[in-house]
Amino acid sequence: MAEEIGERAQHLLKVLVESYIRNGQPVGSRLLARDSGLDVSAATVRNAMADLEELGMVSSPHTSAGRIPTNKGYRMFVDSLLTVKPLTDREIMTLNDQLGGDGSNQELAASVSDYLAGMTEMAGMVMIPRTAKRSSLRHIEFMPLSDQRILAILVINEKDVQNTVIKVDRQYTTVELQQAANFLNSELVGRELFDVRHRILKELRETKDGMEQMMHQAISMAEQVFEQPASKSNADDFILSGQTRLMGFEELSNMEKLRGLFEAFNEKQEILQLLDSCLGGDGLQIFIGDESGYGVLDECSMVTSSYQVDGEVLGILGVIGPTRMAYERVIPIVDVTAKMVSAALAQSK
Amino acid sequence: MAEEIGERAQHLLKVLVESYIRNGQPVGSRLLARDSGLDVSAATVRNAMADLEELGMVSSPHTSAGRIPTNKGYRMFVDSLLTVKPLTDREIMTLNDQLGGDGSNQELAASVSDYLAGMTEMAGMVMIPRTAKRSSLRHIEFMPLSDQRILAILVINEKDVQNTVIKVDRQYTTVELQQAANFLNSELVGRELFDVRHRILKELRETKDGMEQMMHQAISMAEQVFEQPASKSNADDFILSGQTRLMGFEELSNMEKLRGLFEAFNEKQEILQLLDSCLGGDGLQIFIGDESGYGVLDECSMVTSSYQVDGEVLGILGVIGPTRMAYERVIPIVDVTAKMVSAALAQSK
DNA sequence: GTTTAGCACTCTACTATTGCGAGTGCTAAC
DNA sequence: GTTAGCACTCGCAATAGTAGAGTGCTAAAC
Repeated sequence: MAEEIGERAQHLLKVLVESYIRNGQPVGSRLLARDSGLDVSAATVRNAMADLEELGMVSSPHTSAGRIPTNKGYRMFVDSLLTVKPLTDREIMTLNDQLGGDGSNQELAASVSDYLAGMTEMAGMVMIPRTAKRSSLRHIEFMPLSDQRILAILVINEKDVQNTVIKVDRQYTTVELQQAANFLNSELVGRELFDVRHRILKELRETKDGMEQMMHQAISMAEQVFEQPASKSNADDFILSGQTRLMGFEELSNMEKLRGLFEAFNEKQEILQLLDSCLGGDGLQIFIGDESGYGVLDECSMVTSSYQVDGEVLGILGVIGPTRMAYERVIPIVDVTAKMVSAALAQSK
Repeated sequence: MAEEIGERAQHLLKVLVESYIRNGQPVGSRLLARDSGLDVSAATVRNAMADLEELGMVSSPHTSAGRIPTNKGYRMFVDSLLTVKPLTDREIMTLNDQLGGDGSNQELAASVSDYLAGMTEMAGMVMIPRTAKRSSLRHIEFMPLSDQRILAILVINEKDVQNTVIKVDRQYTTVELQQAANFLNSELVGRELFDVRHRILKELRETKDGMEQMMHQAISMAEQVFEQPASKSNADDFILSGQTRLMGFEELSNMEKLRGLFEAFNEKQEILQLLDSCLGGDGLQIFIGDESGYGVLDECSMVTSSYQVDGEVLGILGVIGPTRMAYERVIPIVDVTAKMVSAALAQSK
């Protein structure tokens, strides 16, 4: 079980995976012996294959087909055998162009997602977690709607706007709301959303005893606004593009599975959870096949990376594609993209 | 060509289409003779089929399969042969529950789309055209962003909010923006967007000679805000749900076509154009197969209806599914839904 | 003239059957 | 430890045969 894998076996595994990724065909011993560059016979390769199979690195679809990598085999491949293929200057420039705009974070995310999808010819995704710490409040504003509903408008981070409808106990006049907003602005503008949510409002409330009625009410409103895990804003912070490209891969031609996958994309919920779990481990992460624990990603792999400013993780981006993907190309693409998004964000701060 | 179709042939066509919709199998003469209820032999039916085939109403996949309806056959079926199956009270109540909420139009549309998708087990869609006349402006507000960019917030129709970023020639202070907003609010609040866009701003500008500099600038800003056919707000007014259900239909199991269809869903552009063209003809409309002129809808039909208040068309809703769909059920669903949405909107006005 | 029965014909879908090629695992020799 | 040789297995493609469904046509019946 815990046996070591010989150097030659490792090399053979590497060549096998590369060949399989390229051609999508099970790799036989003869071909592998020739392509490996080693001066060994097919029979020797067969022995090595038998060992690798015992270790669960490869398997044969049937008796007389060659071997294909298992998920474990892919894992070993990406962990220690892979030689990545750096991006060309041209490719990096294209990315730079995409990042140039001065749109909102939403637009930036959409553009990055497109880039990832385009470069890898798979599906690209970008997540901007709602809990991002670097978001600071720039302005808050209330507007009366009909009945006892109030529209709250948050401007966050120079660029992003978020609307929330809250319900209150009575009707308020425009002037009252103006006062409430003034009060909240004076207390909250410039603060980070995370702090507002978790600390500041509580502090305010605790010192409320000596406060006017109005301020008290203002705090109640703010609590409603910031507490909402509003499904809407939740949905907006995950951008996926190029999903349809996944329909082109034979390994995903099973309609049942494909449908499950697309439903997961629509729900977003599961995928978001998975990405959330990436927020901790910084840098590049790879989920191969069902490693993620989500059945719908059975035949898929995800390559993700966090992007960050000043060492603080702001979000996750990456791609989804078939397990049999060109990792040596996809990995640097995701990696460089994450780094450049980080840089772009740091600059526009 | 312009030959009349005999009564019996019509009846046979009706039974044939119904049978094919139910079973998805080509219908042979023997079966058709039995199911038609007529007291005729299979041979007679065969003669009638030969006539219908000549008229382009049916065709056979191959020599020894039965007949299936052509698009023209479906067209005749839905136009003059169909007997619709009214909704049960229970089904109507479900719809009523969905409409009960007091959310924004976006939320209402999403919920209606879900309902349509759920009831028909196909894809549901709801369009709220940007040009809807009944939208009246409730409030406008400016907020300075970095550089020379300004965030404009429009509150429309009690419920909906729209954000637009505009660029201006210099930096403005919060106070200046407040003044501009005040001016615009006094002039524009309560007006319909359509009027604002097409008339009022022009009138204001024409009488501007005697105006302050500030008002002049305010009008310029407003023009930017209202003129934008902003791709973003454009995308938001079309809601589609249950697309993945379409993957379950055999007639759409061709991956190429399916992919094309889903790409069209993502682009939205083509579909929106098509729906736009429904805005004119009021009431229920049906596109069968490629009648729409859009290749991606080849094997699909769309059943749509406009919804309206006080005789004014506000938008389009409907479903998309395979050409072989249960029209007698789908049509009343779409029809009733449109009527009830109309009623709900009239009520919440 | 319309309707019907009869019949030869066509085409698909299903089921063996076969042969080929690829690749394996094992054994024995190097 | 490595290699060559060899029997064996399996999938795949081609072929052929069969059964079933349904047609078109013709000639007779109404």
